[in-house]
Amino acid sequence: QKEQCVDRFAMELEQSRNLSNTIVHIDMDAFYAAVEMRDNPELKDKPIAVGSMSMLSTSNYHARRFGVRAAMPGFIARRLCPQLIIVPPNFDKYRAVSKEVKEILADYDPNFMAMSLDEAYLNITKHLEERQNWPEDKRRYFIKMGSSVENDNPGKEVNKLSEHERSISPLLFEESPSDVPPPGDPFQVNFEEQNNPQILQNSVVFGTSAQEVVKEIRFRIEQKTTLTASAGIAPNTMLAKVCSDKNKPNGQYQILPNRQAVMDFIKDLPIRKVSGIGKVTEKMLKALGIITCTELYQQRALLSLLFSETSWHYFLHISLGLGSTHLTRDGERKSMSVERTFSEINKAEEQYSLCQELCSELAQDLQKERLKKKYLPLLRNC
DNA sequence: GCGGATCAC
DNA sequence: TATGGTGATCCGC
Repeated sequence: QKEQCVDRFAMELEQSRNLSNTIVHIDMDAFYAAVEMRDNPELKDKPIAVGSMSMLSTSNYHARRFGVRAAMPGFIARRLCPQLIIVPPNFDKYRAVSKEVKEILADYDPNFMAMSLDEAYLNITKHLEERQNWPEDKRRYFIKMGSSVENDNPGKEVNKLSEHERSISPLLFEESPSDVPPPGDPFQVNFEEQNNPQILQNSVVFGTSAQEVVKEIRFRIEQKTTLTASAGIAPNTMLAKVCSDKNKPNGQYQILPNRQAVMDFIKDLPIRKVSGIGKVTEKMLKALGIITCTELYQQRALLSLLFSETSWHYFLHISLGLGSTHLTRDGERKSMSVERTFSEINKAEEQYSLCQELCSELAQDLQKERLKKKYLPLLRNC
């Protein structure tokens, strides 16, 4: 009886499958580490991580080869990679760069949803519609060449991209097999000479497909910030997020908006890749012999008996490749907190005063929020 | 309604 | 020497 209930629900979900939206997940590559490397050439080809001896926020790809990962204590990372350079975080700078990226994203979806300084979801469905009858010039971008390392060769040719520029913008030359431009929608690079024959103005025209839109976004991000991003394109947020991981770093991947493409992608996908399935859930499901989405679907009846309704509904969504098709404006903050990890030995007396510290910090934060609410709207009118 | 657990970043 | 901090949600009590 329960089994029938589950299968009926699965059928209803299948009926309501919505493939009409194009959702994009943008993810900056090794964001904090990339910013630090950009601004300090000393770090360029060294393994680095951003954080402290107690906790790392992120590492560059060089360091990842040693097993150095985000959320790893710095002193452990140092054991894995003694040459590792640990850079203290500059959050103000990351916020500023993030703002630059967000200005670009807003052009494609003014309602985009930022998940953090380096990640965001976009619904580009509307943009795609409007873009279909855009003239080429509206999709043309001029290429700013890397101001390069001090040019020790003044006679260097200017009419082609140097190796340096290639490496700065591999996006322009990439040919990922999963990333075939649709016919009649070729990706073209134009090299145009201006009045001054010495100065060349190079431009790129992006097509009208979703892939081309996302290439354009990534191109503009790289031109503006000298940082690369990866992206996923899919009919819902759950899939888009998994996709953005597929060709990382500096790549993109699309699941085409048809049921078969979604199912093919989902088939062998380890459930742990899905946002919302963490370490604990992975372990519980593994104990039931469930690793992939296919297995998750096959065990739906069992799961409906072992888990809460919200949980098995969620599992069923995942196993069918379903997810949010619209981005909900994130509303007001619902809570505010302050916490700190204390060193191990603390006298009760000391702990008490630390708690008092935290309380007053929290009180200050709450006060700040209240001031923001009261006076910010007034400032906007000035 | 509260606190613990889980999760994401 | 040394394993973070913030916000959200779900669940059992």
